[in-house]
Amino acid sequence: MDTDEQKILDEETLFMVSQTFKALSHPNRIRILYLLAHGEYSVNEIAEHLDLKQATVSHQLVFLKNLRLVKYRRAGQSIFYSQDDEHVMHTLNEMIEHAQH
Amino acid sequence: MDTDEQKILDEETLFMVSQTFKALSHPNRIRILYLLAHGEYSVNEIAEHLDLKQATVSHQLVFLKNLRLVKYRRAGQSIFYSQDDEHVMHTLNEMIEHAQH
DNA sequence: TTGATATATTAACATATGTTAATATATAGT
DNA sequence: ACTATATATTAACATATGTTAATATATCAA
Repeated sequence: MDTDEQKILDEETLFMVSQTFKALSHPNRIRILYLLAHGEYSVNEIAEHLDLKQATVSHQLVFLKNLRLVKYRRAGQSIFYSQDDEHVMHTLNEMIEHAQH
Repeated sequence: MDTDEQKILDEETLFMVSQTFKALSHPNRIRILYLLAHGEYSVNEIAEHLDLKQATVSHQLVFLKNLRLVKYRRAGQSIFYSQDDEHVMHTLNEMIEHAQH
């Protein structure tokens, strides 16, 4: 959209946008991200807080990691995850607000 | 989030938010919405513009209609669709911008 | 090095999703 | 009423997605 009004989206943009929204399109991923919005949590802590299996959380974190929506750091045996995309977190929070009104 | 900070989302909110993002999570729905952001189009026009089958467009429009993201009006044999959720369209446009930078 | 704990990976499975052809329904013109 | 055109619906199918148990890998403590 630099010079003239574009109505056709290129494949790359389309893919990135759809993937990002896909990350936000499942209750468990939303819950994980919403939790991480409030701080850093290990995989087990996430699983406990949200009452999910360890493997389920781990799989969803792979998804979120690939899109760079979360980052992590190892501390001993644990790995602590936290959010890593301000814009997407903002988008999520806005949609939550919107849904609640 | 009225009185104190909530970290747990209720099921209803979770469902509405995830469904809304799901609407935005597939390339063809994104293309349909992005087209409708620029005006009113009949089902056949949408199919032609985006090179999709009539049935494909019709099915995706059901999805978008159920979430009230689009509205429609009949004019003779044709039915013209247009956007019906400013907030969601704004969210989509912002994510497109974000993806392109 | 062995045992305990945390996380990731693999494979299997059930369910959800997206597309399509075929058909039904609705509207308009004659 | 008949024909043509536009849209919706149905059923079938292929593919994608999400969860789980089992297992592998990594780290730590003794």
